[in-house]
Amino acid sequence: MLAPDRKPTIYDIAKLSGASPSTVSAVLSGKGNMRRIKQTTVENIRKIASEQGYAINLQARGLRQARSRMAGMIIPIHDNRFFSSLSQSFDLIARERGLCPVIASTLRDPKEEIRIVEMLLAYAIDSLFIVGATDPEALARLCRTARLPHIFIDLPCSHAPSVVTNNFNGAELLARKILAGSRPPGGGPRNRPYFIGGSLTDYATARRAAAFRAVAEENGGAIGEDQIIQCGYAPRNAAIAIEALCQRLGGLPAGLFVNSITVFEGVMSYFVNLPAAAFENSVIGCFDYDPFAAFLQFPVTMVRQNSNQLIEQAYAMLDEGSQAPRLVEIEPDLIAPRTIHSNALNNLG
Amino acid sequence: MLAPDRKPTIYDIAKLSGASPSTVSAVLSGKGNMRRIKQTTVENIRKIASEQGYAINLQARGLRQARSRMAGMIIPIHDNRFFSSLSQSFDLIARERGLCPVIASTLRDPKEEIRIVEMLLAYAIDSLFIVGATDPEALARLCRTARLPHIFIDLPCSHAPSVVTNNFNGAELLARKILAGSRPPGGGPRNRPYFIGGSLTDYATARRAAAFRAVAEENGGAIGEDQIIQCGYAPRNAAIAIEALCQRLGGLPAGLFVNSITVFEGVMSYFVNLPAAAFENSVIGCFDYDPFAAFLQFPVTMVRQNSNQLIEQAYAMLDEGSQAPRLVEIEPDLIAPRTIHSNALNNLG
DNA sequence: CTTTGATGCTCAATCGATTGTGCAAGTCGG
DNA sequence: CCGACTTGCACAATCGATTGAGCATCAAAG
Repeated sequence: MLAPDRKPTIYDIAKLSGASPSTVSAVLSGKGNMRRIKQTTVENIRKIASEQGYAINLQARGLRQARSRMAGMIIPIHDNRFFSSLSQSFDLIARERGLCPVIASTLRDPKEEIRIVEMLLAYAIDSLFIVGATDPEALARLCRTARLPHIFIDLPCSHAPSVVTNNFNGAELLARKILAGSRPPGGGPRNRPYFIGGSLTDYATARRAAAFRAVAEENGGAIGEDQIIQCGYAPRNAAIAIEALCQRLGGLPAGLFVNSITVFEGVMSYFVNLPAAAFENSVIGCFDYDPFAAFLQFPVTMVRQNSNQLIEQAYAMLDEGSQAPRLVEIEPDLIAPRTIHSNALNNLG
Repeated sequence: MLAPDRKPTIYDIAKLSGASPSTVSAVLSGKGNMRRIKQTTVENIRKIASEQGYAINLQARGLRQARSRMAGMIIPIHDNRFFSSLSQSFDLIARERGLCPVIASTLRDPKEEIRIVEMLLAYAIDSLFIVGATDPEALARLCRTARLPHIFIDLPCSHAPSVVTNNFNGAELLARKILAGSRPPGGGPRNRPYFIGGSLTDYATARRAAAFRAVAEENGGAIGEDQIIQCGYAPRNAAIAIEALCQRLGGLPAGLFVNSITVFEGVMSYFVNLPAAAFENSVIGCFDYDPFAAFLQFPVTMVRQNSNQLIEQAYAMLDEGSQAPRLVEIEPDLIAPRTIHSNALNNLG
């Protein structure tokens, strides 16, 4: 019998079956045919392996093969609807392919990003998806010198394959919804649309703001600098910014384009102090999705990024095998509001 | 020079520095003192290693040491506020400890649970957190025979260390809020509180329902079987169940204890069709948290599980090193509603 | 009877680190 | 000057699988 406290290896199975370790290895890794192992030998080895509860040591295999069958992904944070939904798709597809998913969060810290990628490299991961990188170039360099296939997601890198949401198109659709519902231009500043959240140095925010500006201009009148409020993503700062805006305008603007769900959370924490009537002449939209944000006391049109398609596309690009820079954009979905208010309107229509 | 397309190993560094591989290994893994390596040798090796861009091969180290420095966790799904928040804490603490976090989702499929744990075992993970297991006993058996330290989270196992939310206490607090605000017992069935969602065969649901029942009974009158509606967790089924209930009662019940955020989502999809007045005599609470659910048109008291404490406790239990069965309960937090309605009331108070 | 080719396996090197053991050189006390 | 330590390192086995090469055996072809 085996030492009772040690996991069986191919050597143990070899001894028990009378075959050599290389035969056992070939059988248990499914290469029986390639190595012309007799069917009865295969069955015998399989039987003994399963009796002994044999399980392969993937570190040993990985060492020999100089790969690990692990697929890596780094994301800014887990605790976020969009990113966790990317994680879900990434995880499922990885395991479908027999890979072990490894996801780590960077908290948007460039140094931490590098450290994490270095750790994943040390484990010899086979591929890396980089979501929402803060320093894409540095990461791309790291992966390139390690010959690690990598795809950027959500935030592109000009030196590697990238797949991102079509922020421009999504924002254009959302802006049109907002502009269509709000009062015509002219009159005071309250009659103008505002864009709130993020920073124009962010890729996604810049694209969305560009679309917002384009739609506003095609609807009459240029956009003033004050109409794009870059207050970052923190709910607290967003709350301060929206309060300042409403104070200045003497009420809500005719249209409000909220740039992310966390910004919207901050906006809401100010809105709860307003009377219901305050929202009557405002159209609000958010470039992000939360099922409950669709249940508020006023209608909110939302944009939902297609996380599953983003990941599927990224895997497809991995399969193509080229690390040539290119950018694929995935269309997001516009989610209609479904508050009582909106339903009432729909019933009238 | 080295072959340009191969990562340097300790053998390369050994050759370049004139030292032996074992010395290089000792230096680069920080064991220079234990092995009495001269300071100048240490510095020389460090310099050469960094010049050559040496990075350790963790699969090789793991093979030799029969461990991987990877920490595993399985969760039902990534795309969920509670679980992704557990992931966040798990990830950060793992990396603080120099471990590589590996998180995989099971979709609550018992077979998949087993397969995933077997995969993680094959990678020789050092520890495993098992969140929301569907078949705790089977998983515990698997881990025990592999001598893998493991902790159950959220859903306990009677044969292993477990850390769960104090569902009873949390539900008791929430039920009291609901019962305190609703009309006194007696009168029609609309005057009674209802519990909706989940299934009593679930550990958490059973504990919460028990607390609900206890509070209801201490507030007068026993609870009828129809007051605990086990409709599972799917929003769709919850929507059907709440509609049936409201039809039967001729309106909303005086108190509604919603057992999870997905159930609440289903409930909301029915509620949006009701006039605002429908909620006036109802007190609603939910055992789960979503920031936007707190912004609805009626006040909702929520319970938020303390995900960070759950994970910290689990790591602490790992450190203790014992696999003796025990159950630690973490108190959840009651989150006060913050709708316009509630603020208005607060302003009056 | 010899050659050829398939069949069915075994041998041994290898992946890159870790670690128990051993050994030379230098120091120190007596 | 001798033994006993200490210092500073090198040797070689080892972890568990993979894989190129090679070696019998046997049947069929010539």
